[in-house]
Amino acid sequence: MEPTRDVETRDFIRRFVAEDLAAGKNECRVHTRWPPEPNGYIHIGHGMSILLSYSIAQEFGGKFNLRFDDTNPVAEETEFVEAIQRDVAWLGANWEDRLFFASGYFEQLYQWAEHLIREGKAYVCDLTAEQISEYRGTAVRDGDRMVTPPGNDSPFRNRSVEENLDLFHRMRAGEFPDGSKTLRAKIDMMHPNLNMRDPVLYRILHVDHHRTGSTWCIYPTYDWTHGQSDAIEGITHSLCTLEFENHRPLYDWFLDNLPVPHRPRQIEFGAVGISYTVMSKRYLKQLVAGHYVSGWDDPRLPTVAGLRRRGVTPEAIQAFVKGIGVTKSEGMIEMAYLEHHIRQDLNKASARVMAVLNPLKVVITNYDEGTSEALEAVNNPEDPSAGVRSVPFSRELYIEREDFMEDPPKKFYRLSPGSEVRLRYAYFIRCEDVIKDEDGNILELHCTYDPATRGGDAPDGRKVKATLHWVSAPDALQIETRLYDHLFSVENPLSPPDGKTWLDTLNPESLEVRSNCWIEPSVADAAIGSRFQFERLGYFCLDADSTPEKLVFNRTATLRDSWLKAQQKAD
RNA sequence: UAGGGCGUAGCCAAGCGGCAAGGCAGCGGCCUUUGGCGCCGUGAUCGAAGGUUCGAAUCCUUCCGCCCUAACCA
Repeated sequence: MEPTRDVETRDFIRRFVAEDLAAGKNECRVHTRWPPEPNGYIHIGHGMSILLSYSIAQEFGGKFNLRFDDTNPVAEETEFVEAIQRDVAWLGANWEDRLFFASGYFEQLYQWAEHLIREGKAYVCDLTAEQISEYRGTAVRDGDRMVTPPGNDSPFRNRSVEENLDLFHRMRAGEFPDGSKTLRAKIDMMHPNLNMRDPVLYRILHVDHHRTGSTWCIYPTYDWTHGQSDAIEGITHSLCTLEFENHRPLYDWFLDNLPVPHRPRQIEFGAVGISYTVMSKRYLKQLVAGHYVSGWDDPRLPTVAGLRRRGVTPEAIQAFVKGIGVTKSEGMIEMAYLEHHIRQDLNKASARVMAVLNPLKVVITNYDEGTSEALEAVNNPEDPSAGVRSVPFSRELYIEREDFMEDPPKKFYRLSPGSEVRLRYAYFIRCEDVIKDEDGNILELHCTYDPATRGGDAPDGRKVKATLHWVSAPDALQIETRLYDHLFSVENPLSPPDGKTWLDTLNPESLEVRSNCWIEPSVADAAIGSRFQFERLGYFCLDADSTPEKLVFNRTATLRDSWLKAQQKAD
């Protein structure tokens, strides 16, 4: 393969890859991978690394693997293996036929462990987890400061090759109970990097694995598995987040001391968070397990499944990720930045439709009772090819309650007593009368329309300041809408205000369900997952909870609302 | 404490010794049959202090702040 030219080297990783290519490394191949542990659903932070590894492979004409890092059977499940594949594919990363499992390399890893033992570079250790920690020189608290004692060799460090081989075989054979022995690399107990102080390679776990069943009772650790898996698959650039930077010397040590078929390179980048949400599996798990949300795919969650259900497109996520860039600094992206890319994509791609979420009845008193007509509406002003549709109009309509004010402030140019507005694609109407109940609550509006303004233009050239969306009451479908807001009420829930926990910062108004909403009939047969822009309101997506009798829409994002903003400023 | 990493406008981010890109947010305006979209305008001397240099965000020194690791998790 020729080194790829003209690739945009817009970040330090692409620069490294380009340099490696220019230097003729890896037979001029580029091959990346994404290595999830199947112990939960993936979130948009994972999405960033998936898309980073995948797009680099794409740009350099290389390949991309999906490999499950399934070395800890205690936490891993097939359900997650399936969910992760679904989510990675949906995001747009294509591993073609290269779906792998680290568990598929268990036998090879075992052979390489024996190799290390024979070389005198690994030994079976009988220390307990706690003792290993002590011998390693784990930092201890001394008053208000931490002290790091030096490391000490394990008393089992100098067992003979024969004894180690024998014990290791018997570990595999199941002769020893969980936790009683480990296989450790013999590196350097004085090494400044604690990862190099004789790391554990194998631990005993009499637990069934979701793929290998009861074949094994010893399982390799992450460090012992990762680089070798990369080597087996011919991975050239192994991208991971910054917390693994400390592990790179160990990653390299294994590759240097084993007869591996290939030499991959690990490169670390900074992961970013998003404001008003949490992004670690641990916290997401708690939210799901504690029923703070409806499940892994709750539309308020930053999980890929949640974003998908909410109506976010993969294209929006791809643009978002590309927009953030890649660096070694770990930042906090504002949720507004994600929302911007969601709107940007949906604005171009989604069909417009009219729906009323907080209905106020309007009677057009000079429109003939019992008649109706079909008006033509544009499906997407951003995309002429989306065509037009017809929308029924009749004597009784619903408009948004927020679009009428009896006693309007200065810059309110929607409907008010005596004022004239345009109903989108329909007519100009004027409010003649406000009908109230005994308590003064507004029940309905009586308006007149101007037949000459059909379609929304006045032949006499008179202007109107506002255009309102509406639906025809007898024709509209009643729907449920689910209006979402930030899951948390603070930017960073993980550093909550004094005396509060992160769960205390959950936003009690993150979900508002409205059951009395109305929508034009054109959406009656829309497929689950269809996305629309409800004119003047926001982007909505047809939820899987919908039935033919009752459609349910999730609000993906609101439209920007400068009137709302101006009002909030006035308050 | 040890080892590693980061520090350019509210957020993200270019820049790699020669007058500090861009995007998001904010603000002001234009346009408008979505108070949407689009368009125009608007902000920083680069964590701090020293030093090298004709010239430093970019090189050196010291300091400060934040993050990660110190599991037989990944």
